[in-house]
Amino acid sequence: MILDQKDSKFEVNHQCPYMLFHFKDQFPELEPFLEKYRSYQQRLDVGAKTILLEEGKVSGQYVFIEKGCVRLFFNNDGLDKTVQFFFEHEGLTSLESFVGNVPSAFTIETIEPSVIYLLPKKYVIELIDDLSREPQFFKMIMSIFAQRQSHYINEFVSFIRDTPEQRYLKLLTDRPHIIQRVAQHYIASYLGVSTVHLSRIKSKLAKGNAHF
Amino acid sequence: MILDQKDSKFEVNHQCPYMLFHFKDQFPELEPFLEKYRSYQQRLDVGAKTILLEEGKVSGQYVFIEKGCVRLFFNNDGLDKTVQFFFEHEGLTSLESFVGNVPSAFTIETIEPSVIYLLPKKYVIELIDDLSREPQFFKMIMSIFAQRQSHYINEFVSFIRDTPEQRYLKLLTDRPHIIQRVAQHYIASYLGVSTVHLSRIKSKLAKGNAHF
DNA sequence: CAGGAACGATAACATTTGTTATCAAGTTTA
DNA sequence: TAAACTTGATAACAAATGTTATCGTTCCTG
Repeated sequence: MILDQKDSKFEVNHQCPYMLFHFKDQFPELEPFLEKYRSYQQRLDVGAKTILLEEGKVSGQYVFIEKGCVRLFFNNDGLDKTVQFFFEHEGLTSLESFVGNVPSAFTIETIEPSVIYLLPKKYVIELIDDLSREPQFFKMIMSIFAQRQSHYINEFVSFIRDTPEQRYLKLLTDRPHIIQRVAQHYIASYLGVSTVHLSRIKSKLAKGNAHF
Repeated sequence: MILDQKDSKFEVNHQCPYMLFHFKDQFPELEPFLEKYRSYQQRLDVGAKTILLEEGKVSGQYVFIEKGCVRLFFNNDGLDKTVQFFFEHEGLTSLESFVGNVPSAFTIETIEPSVIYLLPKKYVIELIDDLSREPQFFKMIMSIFAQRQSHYINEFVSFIRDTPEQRYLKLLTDRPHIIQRVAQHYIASYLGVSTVHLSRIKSKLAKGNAHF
């Protein structure tokens, strides 16, 4: 199944896709501002492998995950390459597409049966406009961006520094829920290795840990 | 030679290290705001391999390159791993360290004789404070962050998608000045391969292009 | 319930990449 | 200027990783 349709334009040059939910978690004092926009969200109860935004389409919705799991990926020579996983209470969109009204380089797809909320872009603009009058707003925006940027730098540095095995171990340590919930071939492409090699890595680690 | 000393605290949770110069290039109407702070910068005329910020130290300066070339790297098991190169009219700092007052994970070092300007953190704070009253400011900040985030996502995705040879070719196409000016072993570590392998890649490409 | 698809393990082999060592040319420095 | 260091190329070998194929299991779907 494929969802998401084009929407109104988004003139302001800001990018803040994670906003609604970071707000909720990190800045509870702004709850009243969010309440109004919750009602504009469209609730979806969908199965696994539902496409929320298709590569090449312009993103017109901000996606919030209430339940389930979603991945961001792109197609390369016919093969999926997963960029990131998202879970309960996280929000996402295809950033460049959402901000710049350009075709998305990525597809967004559920990988579990999920409950999703979509907020059309025009309400995101309205919300930002409302919030920008709040003194706390600037600080929030910065905090959110700092986290995002830090995340991507770390992902990038990990490829320069670590072997695939080390990246797998780090994932196991830092974000074990990903390994528990996500199919292995998605994780392989996220780690930048073939499915066969990830299988080898796991098998090697299992042997090393077998003390019985 | 090693420079940069600790400085005053930086309470505001914003991160915007590239500010002064993006402002200048992209938002010329704000030139008057910047003029004042130019005079607070410390000018340095230094040789190659001058360390502007040492791994483990807290960054207290924002670095602007007037002339020359700088790299951001970290040490991994005794080996340098280069994360990024910076050239004329670019600004940088060790982001997390500058913002969070924590030890820097990276070293900043000139790789050519360079003319550098350093702006102490307290003036950066003051500058942001001044500017935050400007209506254009929010847009600027967002634009700068969007560019940064997009850059790091692309770097990261490139490791998932491309072979080292493809990454080298992309560098050759998109940012040839890097290959022209930067020593090959720095480029190798930036591409995530050994110096020997980068040499092999070049040699293979040279053979493929030899039509004489 | 049956058939097919999706998923993961494994083997065998090919290719890529790393490691170590050597050499030559260019740079820096005492 | 001579010695020492830096840089880059190359060879030989080792290790890591990809590719293709097979198999068994699970899961989905009609």
